[in-house]
Formats: sequence, structure tokens, C-alpha cells
Amino acid sequence: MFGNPSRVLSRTRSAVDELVNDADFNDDLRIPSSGDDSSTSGSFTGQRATKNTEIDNMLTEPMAKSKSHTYNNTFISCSPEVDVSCSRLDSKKTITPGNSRNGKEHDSSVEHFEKLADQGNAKAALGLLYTTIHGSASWKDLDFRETSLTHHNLTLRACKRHRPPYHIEARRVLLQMRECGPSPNLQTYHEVIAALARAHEWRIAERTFAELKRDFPNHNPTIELHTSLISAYGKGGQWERAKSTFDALAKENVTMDTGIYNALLSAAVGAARYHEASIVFEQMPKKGIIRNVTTYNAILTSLGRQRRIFDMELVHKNMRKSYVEPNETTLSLLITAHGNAGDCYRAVEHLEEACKARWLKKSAVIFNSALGACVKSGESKLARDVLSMMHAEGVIPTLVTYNTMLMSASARHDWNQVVNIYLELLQHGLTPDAITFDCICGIDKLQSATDAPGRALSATGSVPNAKTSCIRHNDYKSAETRNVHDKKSQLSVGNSLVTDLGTLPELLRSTLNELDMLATESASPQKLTSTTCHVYDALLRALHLSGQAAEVETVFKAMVSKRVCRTVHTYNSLIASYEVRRQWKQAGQAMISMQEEGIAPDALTFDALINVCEEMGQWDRATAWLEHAQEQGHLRCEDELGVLDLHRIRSAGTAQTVLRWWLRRMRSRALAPLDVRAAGQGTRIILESATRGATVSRKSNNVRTCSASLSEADIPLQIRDLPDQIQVVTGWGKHSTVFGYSPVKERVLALLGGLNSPFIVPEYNIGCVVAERGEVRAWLVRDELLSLVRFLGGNRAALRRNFNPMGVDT
DNA sequence: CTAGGGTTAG
Repeated sequence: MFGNPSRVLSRTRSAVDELVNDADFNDDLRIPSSGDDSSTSGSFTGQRATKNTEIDNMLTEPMAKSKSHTYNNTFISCSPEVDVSCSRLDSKKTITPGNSRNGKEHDSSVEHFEKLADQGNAKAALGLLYTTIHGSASWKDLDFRETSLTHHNLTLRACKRHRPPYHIEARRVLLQMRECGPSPNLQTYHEVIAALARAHEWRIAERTFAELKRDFPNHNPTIELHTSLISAYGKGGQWERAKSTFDALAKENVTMDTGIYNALLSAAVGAARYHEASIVFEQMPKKGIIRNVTTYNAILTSLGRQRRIFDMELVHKNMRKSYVEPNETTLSLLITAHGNAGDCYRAVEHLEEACKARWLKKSAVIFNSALGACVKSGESKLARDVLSMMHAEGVIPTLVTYNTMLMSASARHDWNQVVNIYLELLQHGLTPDAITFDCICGIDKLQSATDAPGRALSATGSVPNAKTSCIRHNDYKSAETRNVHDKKSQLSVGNSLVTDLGTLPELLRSTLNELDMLATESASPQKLTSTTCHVYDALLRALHLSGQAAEVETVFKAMVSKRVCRTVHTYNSLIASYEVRRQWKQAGQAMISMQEEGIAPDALTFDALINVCEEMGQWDRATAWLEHAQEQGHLRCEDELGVLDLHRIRSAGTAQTVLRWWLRRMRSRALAPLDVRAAGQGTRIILESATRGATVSRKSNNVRTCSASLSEADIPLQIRDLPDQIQVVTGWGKHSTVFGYSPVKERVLALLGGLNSPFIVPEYNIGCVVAERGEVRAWLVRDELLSLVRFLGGNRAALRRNFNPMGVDT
């Protein structure tokens, strides 16, 4: 269905025709990027510890002093005006009930909100909510207030149904309601907690739950509310919290249902506690709880992660015996599992079975699963069959479908086909994502598996200390690499890999030429620009990966002069090319330019920039960019107090910056008890009230979790005590290009070792380092005093070396 | 209310 490779040009033409004819092309509704919602999301770890009152404000203030410009038309950014209306209503004299609005009007507005809530149209609902509030002068009208509450709750439901980042808005609406009315009820809280759960924001969900208990002390939250809380914990990987919430409820003799068991089950699966997952699954029938499709899907996910394909088939049979009908998810799970096990034929059998079942709703997902299975096994013929089945069922290919196809073509080094598929993707109005560019240039896992041992040798040969593993010159033309050139498609260069992409760059260049010619002929050339832009992005990525860093900059400049629009991918390639060339100044300048253009940087952008700054000895700059990134919700590695997770950090330099940032904060925390005693007042009040709250709740309810969640939520993160064990998660290095070697892990071990830290690699998990709280505190405080002595002694170099014993400029 | 898979990378 993707046509044949020789028709690149004609395909381009047809793509162009479609663009010109279709006015709606690429005019998709773009959701505001999650990069802007930082001020209220996450664990606030990015915020500097200043005054405690400020910290508290960050958590409770309804109006974020945010620079959020993406929400321009929504309720929230208009909230200052709402505020005005609130204060106005206070000074207003009572309006006689009934004379302001009639019932009919209320009903129709509620209907409108209901519709938006069902559609999950959060933006429209928020806008409507704002106009409704703003237009009303009848806040003392009881009837209206009641309706307004309904409006608010329905808006929150819209936020919940919509994908994140609208959970931020939900939380803000709640805070707004508390301040200006209408007063939130149980349902309000439920909607907000559910929205936060969906967004994996367990910490804010927990806090909201605590607030609910505070606001409704005589009301026991429903089982559904607890289910939402457990779900939030589960999605945040907080198994222990999920479990104790569940156990606490069980102790109170509350009747449990399938829903809460399912939430608990998926919390176990999400936290990779597979043993606990099977215990929960086994317990359900014993406790008289009925298993449904969701239950089975959860346990299948668990088995799938454990690569237990045989057990999965068994569970599948059992569920049929129990008359639980599988759904699309069930079959997708099975198909993917067979794909991972290398049995794409069995995968396709399941797909055929699904197609036979007429009643079963089939989306692109199930076909994508089967397609992925075929591509993993290198069965392109079978992959084509899957595509025909998809077509026959009338299912439209998605971006994932195209990404998978691209993977398959690039694995075969069929660059013509790669360009073909890419153009078709663009022709269908899809916007490529970061994965697309990886798939375009992606190197086949099958082949790399065969020459991995050779690469591993060349990479581990370089000693991973700061001096040798910092970015080197691009010496990929060296004799050593040329000799092995025909054997490998990927070559190790310093610590970056150069990929042989064959004719791909040239093909992309000639495609650009064709597009350029078409643009001059076309009546409306601007419609071509998005296609042109994406092809440029692909070219930049290909150039970067094939080691042509200088060419990346040249092509980027061409884009600017030709006024081709840029994307985050454009700048990611550009900054990555500066990273390779060790040009931290240019990288920083590129970051500034993209922000001026209104393009939100992502984690990859920040990682590349921070890495090059750190490795070039620009530590203050690296730290400043890190804090900048964290303000925007990226590179937040401390999701739990005392646990630093470097899992998702790509480069060693960035890991070093994060580690230093974390140790500095830890050090000020280690010194915190002194501060609390000295600076008293505000801090002391917070602490005292939190402790009181904890004791009260402990008395009224001897369940440990509730008191824990209350007191923890009420003490700002910055002055809470550290846990018994401090941990840095370094990851296993499993997914590193070279098996068993992780630059991040090596760097962390070298740094902590060089600093004489008490951290050690425990036997039970080689993917982390741990130390006792007391030892860490002693180490950090001792270090603090030593630095002070050195500082007073005028030893500037020593002070600067603090936490960076092996940095490049020592 | 609860489940939500699949593609890349790490």
C-alpha cells in the first residue's frame, strides 16, 4: 500500500496536490505542550528552596505566577479578572433569589457543559466556564451557585477526560473554587484526583486527597475516591503507598470491589512488583471479587513484561473459560508478546482471530502490534499482509504505523523506501515525532546484535573517567575506523557513534530540491512549507548521525535564509551538532534562539546543552540550564525524597550536573535542623501545625498511611527529613548501545568514589548506589566545613573543586 | 470509578 520505491517524484507531486487541495492539512488542534505547566506540576524539585512561605505558596496559591502563554484563551490565564469578579461579589448587596436567572437557562448551560465534558474538550469547557462566571452578577443567587458548582464539576470532568496537561488546570480550578467559590464538594475533589491520577501526578493527587479529608472531616471518602488515589500511586510507581491505602481501607471493613482490586493490581504491575501482582490476582476469586477484562489485561501486562508467553496463553484460555470476553487490549498484549518472543506467525494468527470476531472493535493499535512483531522478525512479506488486513478492515494507518514501516525499511538499508514512506507519512498530514526521526535513521537491532561484541571492546577500552570520556574531536576519518568501515554500519567515535546512512542524506537533499521547484510553481507555496520543514528536519538528523556536524549548521542556516519553519527537532539536531563539536557557546545561543521563536525545548534539547556545558567546565552554566529545564518539567530526577533517579539521563555530563545539584541540596538539607532552630517563626509554625495534624489524625484513625500522607503533604519538601536510606539509581546499562556499559553509571561511580562518599553498589541491585542517611549527612556536613576552612584559607581552587574532583578544568 | 495496548530511545 505504500507504493513502490521508484516513484519518489510522482509521489511527491501527488502529496503536493493533496496539500494544495486540502485546506485542513496540518491544521490540527495542537495541545499546549506540557513544557509550560511546570509551575504547578511535579514534585517541585526544580524550585529553589527560598523562604518557606514561598514554598507553601507554590503549593497552594491559586494563581500561578506562571509565564504560561499557551493557555491564553482559557479560564486560568483570565483568572486575574475572575479575581476581580470575586472581590466584587463580596462587596455586593444581596440580590433577591430568582430574579437573575431562570431555570431554563441553567439547564441549557448544564447541557452544554455536559457535552463538552463527554467530549473531553477541556479547552472549550474552561473557556465557557470563564465566560459564565464573568457574565454573571448573581453570585448570591443560591440557585445559580448550585448550577455554577455543576458547571465547575463538569469542566473538571472535561479536564480529566482530556489528556494531560489539563490536569494542571483542574488543580487550579479547584484552588480557585476554594478561594472564590462555589465551594468544592466531594465530586469536585474526585474529578481533580482522577485527572491527576491520569497524569501520573501522585504527589499532587495525594495532597488533594489530604485536603479533601481536611475539608470534609465528617465524610468518609468513597471507595471510588480511594480507587482513584490508588490509581494515582500506581501510575507514579508508588506500590507501597498504593498497598497501604488499600490495606487501611480493608481494615475498616469496607466492601471491596473489582475496581479497587484492579487499581491495586495495576499499581503492582506498574511498579514491577510482579510477585505481588500475581498474589492480588489470585486473591480476587478467594475474596469473592469478580475478575473482568481489565483484571485479565493487567495480569497479562505483568506476564508480558516478564516474557512469560506460555503463561499468557494459559491466562487467555482461562479467561475464555470464565466467560470474560477479550478486548482489543487483550489481543494486542498477546500479539506484542509473541512479537517479543520472535514468533510473528503466532502473532498474526491472533490478529486473524481478532479480525474474524466482528463484534470486536479494532483500532490501528492491534495492527501496529502485529506489524511490529513482523518487523522485529524481519518478515517484510508478512508485514505487508498485515497492512492489507488493516486496509481491508478500513483502519487508517497512524504515525506509529509509519514509524514501524520506517524502522523496517531502514533496517534493510533501503533508503529509497525510507524516503518514500516518510513522504507518504507527510502526505497524510501526520506530524513526525522524535521517534520518527530515530526510525528513519535507526539501525537494525538484528545486525547490531551480531557486531555488538566488537563495539563493546572498542568502547570499554576508553577509561570512563571525566578526562577521557569528555567529548572528543570528531576523528571518524581515522585509519582504524576506515578499516572496519565495510563491516559495520555504526562506528564508535569518542563516545558518540557515527552511523553510515548510505544515500539517505543525498536522497533527502534531492527531495528538498523537488519541493523547492514545486513551491515556485505552486500558487500557494506556503502550504508546502510544513512538508519542506519536516524533510529538512530529517536531513539534519541524518547529517548529525552520519557525523557531518558542520553540515548540520550549514543546512540550518539555509533553512533560516529560506524562511523554512523550525521545530524542536531542528534545534535538537543543531544543538547536538554543537555538542559533538564541543561548542557550548553556540549551543546556548541556539537554545536562546529557539525560545525566542516560541519553540519549547524538550528533555533532549536540555540534555545536549547541559552536557556540553558541563563537559567544557561551564558548571555554573550547566547548573543554571538544569534549573531552567526543571522549571519546565524536564530532568526532574528526584521523584522521591532521598532518591535520585538518573535512569532517563542520556549523557554522562548531564548526569554529573544533576548529581552536583542534588548533593548541594542534600547538603543544605543536612544543615537544615540548625536553620529551623535559628530562623524559627514561619518554618516552626508549618512544622508544628503539620505535627499536630499528624497526631490528631493518628488518634482519630489509627491507620498509619492517612497520618503519613497528611503530615508529609503538609511539610514542604525542603525541610522534611531524609529517609533512612539515600539512593542514586544509575540504571543497568541494559539499553545502552553497547551492552553492559552505561556512561551515566560509570561517571556516577567515578564521581562518588573520587569524593570519598559513603555510597556503595548493593549486591541486590547493581543498577544503583546506596548509603545510610547518617553517613551521607556526616559526609556532606564534613565536606561543608572543609570547604569553609578552605574558603577562609583562601583556597579558591579547592572550593571550586568541591563535588567536581575530576572536572576538566582542575 | 477501575484497565488502555503498540512504535523509538534510554
